[in-house]
Amino acid sequence: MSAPTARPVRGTRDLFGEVLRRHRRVVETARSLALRYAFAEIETPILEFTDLFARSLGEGSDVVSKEMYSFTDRGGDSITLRPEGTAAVVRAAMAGSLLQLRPLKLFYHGPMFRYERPQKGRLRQFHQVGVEVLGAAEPAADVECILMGRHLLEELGLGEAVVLELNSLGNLESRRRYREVLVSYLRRREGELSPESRVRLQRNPLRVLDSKDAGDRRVVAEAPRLTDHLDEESRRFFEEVCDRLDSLGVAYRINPHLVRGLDYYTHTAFEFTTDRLGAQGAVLAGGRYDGLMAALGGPDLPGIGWAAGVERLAMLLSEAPPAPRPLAVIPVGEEAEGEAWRLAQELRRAGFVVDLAYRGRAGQRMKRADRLGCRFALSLGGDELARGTVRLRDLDSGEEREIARDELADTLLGLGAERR
RNA sequence: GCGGGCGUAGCUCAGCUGGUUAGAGCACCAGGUUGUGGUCCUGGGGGUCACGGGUUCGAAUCCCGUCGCUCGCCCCA
Repeated sequence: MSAPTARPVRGTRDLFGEVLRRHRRVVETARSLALRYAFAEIETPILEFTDLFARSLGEGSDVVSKEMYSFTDRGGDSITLRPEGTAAVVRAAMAGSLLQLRPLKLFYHGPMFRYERPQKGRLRQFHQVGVEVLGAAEPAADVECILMGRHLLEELGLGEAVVLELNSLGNLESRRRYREVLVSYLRRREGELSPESRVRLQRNPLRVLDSKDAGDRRVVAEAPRLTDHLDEESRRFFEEVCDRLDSLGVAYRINPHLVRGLDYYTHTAFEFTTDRLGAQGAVLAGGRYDGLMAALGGPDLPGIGWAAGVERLAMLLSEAPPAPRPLAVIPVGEEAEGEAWRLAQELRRAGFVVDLAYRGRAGQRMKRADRLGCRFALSLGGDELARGTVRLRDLDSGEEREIARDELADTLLGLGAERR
């Protein structure tokens, strides 16, 4: 158990059984929803050049400076296991001819990697589902993204478990101006800030706004407000997002301290949070990033999107999807073995879920069927072979009856036997 | 990177003011029942008590270190 080869890498885990089914439920629900919103699915490689993330997330960000799984490959390139999805999706859109049709609406899912201390709802290999809308400058795109996020959480039965927080960072110009005002204010009161926030002041001043430190909060409470520094365009943009959400009946709370630290984030920032996951409150979060594509050397096109943590959502599901309940085919005696296999194949071709044990007496196989959670057992021995029938046993009720082979499939369908 | 809690069977745990061969329940395997599961009965396999060191006549038990898990800080989904 403690031998290194018998245990998974810290912060990773094997997905199986109930945990995997919860995981699948989240991903499948998100995919099906994205398709309903006419988003196209994209899968990008897990490996990217390190430079992609250094440029998109910023050299000074925690993720880039200390959380990436980076290595030099045999050809001498610096490669990184992706820590998030947006940069890769934007890169892919730029690299292909995807951006001819705008706006481009994309859905993705997959594993992400960050070298952090594992915690409840936080793993080193974790999974995200996400969407990006590229090439749309209209507030309508922000609204559709938020609507989709809300819709996904509702489909997962989590509508009551989350609240939506919303803010606007304004356009690039407003944001830059506000940043200067904020920095000069914080500098004056630097002595009152926590050591962490003094570091933030250098690297990422906006992040001081959402510090949890009590002393920081006092300073922040009197800080100049971002909303007071939005220019006319930015204000109108935010108003339109809010108005449309209101008219669609989407509840939200404006949180002026909800920020994104990176330079290319603009306008809308939002987060769906829960109080049911301990320290990890954010389950689905995103925002507008009008400066990103240009920062990556592509055309200067706007973008907006969100990502959701699959593990976090999976943990919040009130119940796990049930495992399939197979049919057990049970030969009685050696002479029925061949016919049992033919029957099993016939049923599998018809779509039924069928288990056939490799060995054991009828009783042992019946026990296996029970342990596997089978709903029905189909047994056949010399008598049934002679009559062209099988014995159909309902393992929940214990009732057993004899059915003609040519009526079997219809009977099973009528009883609701599971098909895949 | 920093701090707290916890490591005894596959799982959940008892044993821990040091004292014969380390236990229970569940799970697993076999038999009772060689044409039928669940219940019941009988038997069985499973443990370097996380690892290393120390104290002691004697350590699962006390002390130290290491590793692992977990929760929080930071950061984020």
